[in-house]
Amino acid sequence: MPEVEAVCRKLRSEAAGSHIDAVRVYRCATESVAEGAAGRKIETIDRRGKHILIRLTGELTLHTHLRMSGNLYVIPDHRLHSMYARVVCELRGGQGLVLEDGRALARMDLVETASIDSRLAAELGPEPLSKHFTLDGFLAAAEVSRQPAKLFLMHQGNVAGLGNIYAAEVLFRARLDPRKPMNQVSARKVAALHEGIVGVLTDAVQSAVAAYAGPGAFHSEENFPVAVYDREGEPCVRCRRRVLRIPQGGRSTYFCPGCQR
DNA sequence: AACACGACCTGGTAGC
DNA sequence: TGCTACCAGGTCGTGT
Repeated sequence: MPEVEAVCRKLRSEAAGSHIDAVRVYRCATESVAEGAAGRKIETIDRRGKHILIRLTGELTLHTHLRMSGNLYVIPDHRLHSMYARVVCELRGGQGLVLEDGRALARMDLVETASIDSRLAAELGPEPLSKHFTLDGFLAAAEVSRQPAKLFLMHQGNVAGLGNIYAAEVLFRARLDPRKPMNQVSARKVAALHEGIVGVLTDAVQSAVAAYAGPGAFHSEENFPVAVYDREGEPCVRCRRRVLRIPQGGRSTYFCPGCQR
């Protein structure tokens, strides 16, 4: 989500208000995206969880998800896109709005604004950095879930926008064992998780925006400092025990068995 | 209902 | 060197 937020902020400054004159679809979208989006104007850019919502005239939305490896950005000349461009929107003035993904897992589709908004409202939990993400609501969801804490955090219906890296970092900040069933986690720890989510994402958005939006910073190294993610075997920064990697839900979870209980 | 697992894709890297 | 196997920031569909 922090990366998606950074993408959205940059797009708002570079693409909002632009007219889409033509669209070329190579992969990751159907031709109907091209037919339906061409000729419309980009009004605003919204984000919900990890979903990017490009609002077009006519109550239509270009619903975009970057998945693992996608990127979405404006280039000065729509003809000069990389070989991994999957969708290119030719903007009036000659720029290009490019959905790029070497792995071709990203998705873009054109939908009615009301329908995507209601769908996402039903599927996604609260925005973690908004007033809708309350401790009471989070406690209530935690009480009734038997899922391991890590999977609970990853589930977009509980809170929108946490991915594998940030879920691990949140658990580390809250000193919680990722395997612990949520309904067995004390209220104090659930509160620590809530605080950890807000803290990690606030910091990560700041890092992502700095890395992504800075002048000429197309691959800045100013990344969010991770304590456990991808640090298997390294000493824990808090207690010096070795960081473990375990499979959960088909992916890797990193945590410290010494101080995450 | 809740969970596990493969599929979707390509590229990088560790290991033989 | 060259091959194979496995891993990767996410989500969805299918099967148990």
